[in-house]
Amino acid sequence: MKWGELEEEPCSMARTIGVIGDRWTLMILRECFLRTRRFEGFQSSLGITRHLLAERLKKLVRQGVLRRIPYQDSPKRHEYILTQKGLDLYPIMMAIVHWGDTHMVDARGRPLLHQHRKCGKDFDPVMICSECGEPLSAKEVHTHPGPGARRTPAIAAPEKPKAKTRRSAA
Amino acid sequence: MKWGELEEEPCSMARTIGVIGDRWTLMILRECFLRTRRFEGFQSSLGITRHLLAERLKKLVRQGVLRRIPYQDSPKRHEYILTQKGLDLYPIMMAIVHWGDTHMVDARGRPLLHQHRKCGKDFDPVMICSECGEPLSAKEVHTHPGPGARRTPAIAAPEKPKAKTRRSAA
DNA sequence: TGATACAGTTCTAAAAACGAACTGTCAATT
DNA sequence: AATTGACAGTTCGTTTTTAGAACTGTATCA
Repeated sequence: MKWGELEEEPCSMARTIGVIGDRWTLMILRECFLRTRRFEGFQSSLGITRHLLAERLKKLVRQGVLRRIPYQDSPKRHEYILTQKGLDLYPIMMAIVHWGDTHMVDARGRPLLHQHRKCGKDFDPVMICSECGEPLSAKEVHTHPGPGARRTPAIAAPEKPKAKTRRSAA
Repeated sequence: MKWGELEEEPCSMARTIGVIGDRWTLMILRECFLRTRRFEGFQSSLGITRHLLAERLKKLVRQGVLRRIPYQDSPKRHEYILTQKGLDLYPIMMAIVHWGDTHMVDARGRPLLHQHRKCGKDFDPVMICSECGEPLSAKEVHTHPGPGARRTPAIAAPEKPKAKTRRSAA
């Protein structure tokens, strides 16, 4: 499996990772959600090399996650703003931040709080089941192949022909 | 900003990305949630090089995301299972898969469906506010510095002392 | 005139990933 | 007894990516 092919894998996770699954892309996206729009803005707040930044922005535009919009004419200048497809990445970002808040903070506590405008309170994101509204956890979920499946959802998973599981289950 | 330093950034997103923010790590984690536990299992279903796999697994263990547990003695063999910290990554995984299901599927539809054992139905994950229970979207959220903040949540913003770096000096 | 802001591009060195082969233990075959 | 195969890595030479720094080019400001 090469990275260029990731987008075509029959796995929504692999495809998504093909788009946003590298460190800088994720950091760039974080900046987008913090309202950064311009090349210099990304560059100076992230410290990313200009070369990579240009490349990543291009890719994100190609993928329809960002839109490149002119904001002045004289020297042509553009800003990068999230499309709806990009905005839809929000749950991913929030989930990442929340895991960091839970498992990676130092003694000082979380660096950033999130306030929900609607209810006015600082909140944590909670993931629930769309059908019954209960919070989700890995163990309560069973996966099964959907219409776009190929063999396993996975990549290859070669069949073990006989599986004589060594010296047994004790 | 070098990658080794990412974990110390005053930003939960950067820290999390330092742990799980590369393509193979994410794919390995996906396998974990699909119940893969052993080296060969990861290797053959992902097609990752053995070298990288070994490295990533070690890192995940160091970070407390996986635990390495012996399952036989003769030749020492271990399996890798998710710790609670690892299981807590579930919302991230689900968010990623869901975005892929929404924006990256081909005509055949989604490769994998998720059934909630509790209610028995195939579901989508929905992210809500822990305080009021309403679904979240980027625009309804306001961020502000928390106790662990440093200036911006952001990274560094290198000091430009006077910077006559460019085209002159000639 | 000269400096600065902005958005890139180009180039070389360093780091990471790939690919394939190799090591070593043990179980089951031949 | 020797061979094969499963399993879990490690080693090493090659290719690909990234880092880091400088350069290009337009236009405004002082």
